[in-house]
Amino acid sequence: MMVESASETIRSAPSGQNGVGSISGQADGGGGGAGAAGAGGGGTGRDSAAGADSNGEMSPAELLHFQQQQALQVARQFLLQQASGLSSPGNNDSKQSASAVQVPVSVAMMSPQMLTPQQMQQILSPPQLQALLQQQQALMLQQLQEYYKKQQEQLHLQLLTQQQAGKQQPKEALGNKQLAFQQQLLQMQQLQQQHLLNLQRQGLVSLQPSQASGPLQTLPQAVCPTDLPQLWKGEGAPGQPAEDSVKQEGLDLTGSATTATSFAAPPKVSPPLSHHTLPNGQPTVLTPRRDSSSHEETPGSHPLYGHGECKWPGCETLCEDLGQFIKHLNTEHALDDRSTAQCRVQMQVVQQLEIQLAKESERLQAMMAHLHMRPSEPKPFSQPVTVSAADSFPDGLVHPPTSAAAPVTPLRPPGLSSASLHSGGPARRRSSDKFCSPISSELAQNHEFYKNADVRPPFTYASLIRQAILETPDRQLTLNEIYNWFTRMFAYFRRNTATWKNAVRHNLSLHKCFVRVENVKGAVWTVDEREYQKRRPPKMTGSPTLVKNMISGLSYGALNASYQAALAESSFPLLSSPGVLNPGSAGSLLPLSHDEVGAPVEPLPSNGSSSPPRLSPPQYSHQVQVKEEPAEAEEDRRPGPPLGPANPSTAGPPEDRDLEEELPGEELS
DNA sequence: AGTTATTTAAACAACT
DNA sequence: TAGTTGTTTAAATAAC
Repeated sequence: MMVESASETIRSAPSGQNGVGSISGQADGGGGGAGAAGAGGGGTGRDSAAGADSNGEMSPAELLHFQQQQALQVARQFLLQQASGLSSPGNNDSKQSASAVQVPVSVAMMSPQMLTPQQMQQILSPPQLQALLQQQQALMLQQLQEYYKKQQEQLHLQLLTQQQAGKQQPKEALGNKQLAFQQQLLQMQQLQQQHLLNLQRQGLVSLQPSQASGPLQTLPQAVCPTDLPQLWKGEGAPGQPAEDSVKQEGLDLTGSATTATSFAAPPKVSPPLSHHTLPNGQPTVLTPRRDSSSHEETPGSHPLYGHGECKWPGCETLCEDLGQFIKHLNTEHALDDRSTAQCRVQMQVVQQLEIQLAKESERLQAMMAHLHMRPSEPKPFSQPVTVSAADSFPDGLVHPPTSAAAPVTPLRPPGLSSASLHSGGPARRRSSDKFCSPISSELAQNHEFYKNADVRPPFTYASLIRQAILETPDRQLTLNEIYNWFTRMFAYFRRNTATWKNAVRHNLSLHKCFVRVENVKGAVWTVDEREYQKRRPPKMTGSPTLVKNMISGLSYGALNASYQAALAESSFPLLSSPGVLNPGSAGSLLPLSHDEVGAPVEPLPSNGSSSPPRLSPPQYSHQVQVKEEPAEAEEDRRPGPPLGPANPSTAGPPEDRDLEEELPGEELS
């Protein structure tokens, strides 16, 4: 609050655009992510909010590129975390810096020529990146787990066969075999580790950017390998005695060799955990905890503990609470052969993923190269910026956690979200508004997503305000309540607080559809549905092109589900909003009845009617009514006053609203 | 190219 | 006086 006001006041001084730009940038920085400041660019852009908006300015290809890059970056990050147990990006404020650090990396990874200023800005938007990371990580985790299981099975089979063989053979032979196997594995792992660590350093360790260049050298061999086991261990048993015993160096390579033996043999391998300090002197041990915890759940939680169960690969043991889990960890996943082996497996998994990542990366490059060569290409993703963008990248990038739609690729934001995301700027594209996405249903479906992801919703302020109002039983909200709704429903509005409130007020005043009703207590805002529908541009729901695009997008496989969902959504009514609107109340607040709604929805080109933005005083009859009843308004809510008072009982209304939105004509007409 | 809808910024007035 | 709420105006954009 304070910040906002401050920023606003500050801005007041300069009226020029330039001034605005820079200033706003500051504001943003203050409010949400420092990085954003990118301001520089002129244009609406302005930063923060701009971040999202900028999307609209990107070409499909650019967007694709950006998104993919982000995905890759996130994936790398994830791999790092998996490998080391460290989670770099923190959700917490304190961690913000960490996330910010990552940004540069991603940027660096992208070829400059491919980036537009807007992209850069977006990339630099910490909140968004953070959100992306979070989501991506969650999804990646799922994938990883699945993959891990497979890998683990394979590995176990191998080990079993070896062991069996070993029974018949002299131990030594077995040892050798295993050793060879392990060594091989280790070699690969080592390489991988180094690579990962390098990445980690680059991205996570802001302190030594320079190291990026020659990380391999800087990294002590021993360190790499050891990290994993140690970390795992460390996590499992935080202050364990084991630490003391350590012999770090042994761990890795040699350790691995020894461990190999250890497989069959008893635990001798108690490695480690020591503080393996990274060259940077980073307290890896500590960081991992905080970070991991942050990215997974609440601070107090454990990275390997989530949803009441142990997330140790292949474990899934249910634990009542953290304490129990810790016990479980210490007992079941102590530093022993099995755990060590599992760590190795995990490393292998990571490696596999890394390889896959490389492939995907390559593919991306090819795609980008192709697209950049001829951006105009309608083929791949039909021209539609929106759709194309959406499908183009693995939406995996940012997907709402909630949506579980797509089985294949966990990721995917619901159709809408995808739309929103890609559109990026969201609001700016009313497309969202008109085009197939009924806000209510979208919100319902992606509620959690928007709530947690710092992604700007693809809805216009007007539609959001309306939604906020309609979601209440009374269908009326005070300005402050509207603010609260925004912040409650959208993470984006929690962070980018500087300007949107002004926008909300502006919209309330600007659009005739928002009617201010005087109350004893103050004033509340209601929605004049008729007006709202009037101003709405014709929907494109049925647009063949749109459908076409979407379909084309489907080909991308991963997205299928989401798109289908989106399509489905657009085609039938959802009852998304839990809102408790009652018809009665609706009546009171929204003078228009269903009929009204139904008809107008589509039409109204906006000719004259809407154009005159503002008739201040006298409004239309119904509006007037509303306005005139200051006291009534209040009463309306509860009791059920004259007009159409509300009877909360009826649950239909909200739905009506939704329906109206979604299917303009159908329901009523 | 012109229009419309949105968003953002900002100035101001009226209240609290 | 400072902050909030509302109104307006203006500029920049994107979509039509």
